[in-house]
Amino acid sequence: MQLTLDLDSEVPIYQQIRDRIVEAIADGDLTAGAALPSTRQLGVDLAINFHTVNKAYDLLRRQGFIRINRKSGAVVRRDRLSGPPEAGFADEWQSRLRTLLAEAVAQGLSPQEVQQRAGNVLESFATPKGSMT
Amino acid sequence: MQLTLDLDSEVPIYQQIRDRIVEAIADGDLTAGAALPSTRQLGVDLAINFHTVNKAYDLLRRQGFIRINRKSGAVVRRDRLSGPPEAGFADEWQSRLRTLLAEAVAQGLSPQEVQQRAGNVLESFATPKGSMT
DNA sequence: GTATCTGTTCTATTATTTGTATAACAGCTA
DNA sequence: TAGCTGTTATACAAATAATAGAACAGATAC
Repeated sequence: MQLTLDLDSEVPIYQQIRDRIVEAIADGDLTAGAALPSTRQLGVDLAINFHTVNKAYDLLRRQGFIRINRKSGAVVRRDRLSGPPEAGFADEWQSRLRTLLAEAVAQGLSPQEVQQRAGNVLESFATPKGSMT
Repeated sequence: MQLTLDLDSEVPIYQQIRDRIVEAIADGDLTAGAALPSTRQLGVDLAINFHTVNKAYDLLRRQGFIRINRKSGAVVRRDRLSGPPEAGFADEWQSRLRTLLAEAVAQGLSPQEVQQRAGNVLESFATPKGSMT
């Protein structure tokens, strides 16, 4: 959990934390059952208030990425590829995908270029950690 | 310019306007040189304040999608596929793409499924308006 | 048991963002 | 001239973001 933040970004801190953890799950750096740092500990590490971390964790919980027990703390709920997505997730997600891809096409990137970039990103997710020799 | 808004959405109104217009450009519904409605007129049509429309237009202008003259009003700056993107756009965009794709993969969608959906969206952009028979 | 760490909840404050509102000015056009 | 336009300024209410302090209860380590 290195997790670098950009305090000057327009993106809220709790959203950045949420995004980095989601990416870590997709990358395979965080697998099912992996424990996240406590909110207070991560707050100290990132030099931010633990309430902000708590907000990020609560968001991840509501979106189905982690489970939070008073006992074991925050734990990654499900490994990638090992179950169907949350109900109603796909539609809302594809709507956001459409907006994001439209932005690139409207800026002048060719659909081929966009598809290439998406493929590269997905490949980086599918590739296990230390498997490039 | 039908442009449907969801006033109950978490997404700010000015952001929704911006997103719909960007999608219209990618779809080919708005081509280079096309004039957008005046801020006051669109405000009336959408039953919102014209300052909110102005904020959306100003955002589109700063992001390079439109030009605004006191004379001709808001005009689409560049058609899709007809020029290089704004400087520094690709990097920041790919970062957001990575976050969005990670979300789908972490939710359990297979990379193949994700790539398929991205391909479908891009295909809908590449396909001219009334070309499905 | 005691101490510590944890998640959880509550209240509070400050700053920023969002959306609306009114007004005024300047330029273009019918 | 009258009307529409973009632009700018100010103001306000509501919501959001981030911080802060305090307290409670359950789990864990000594």
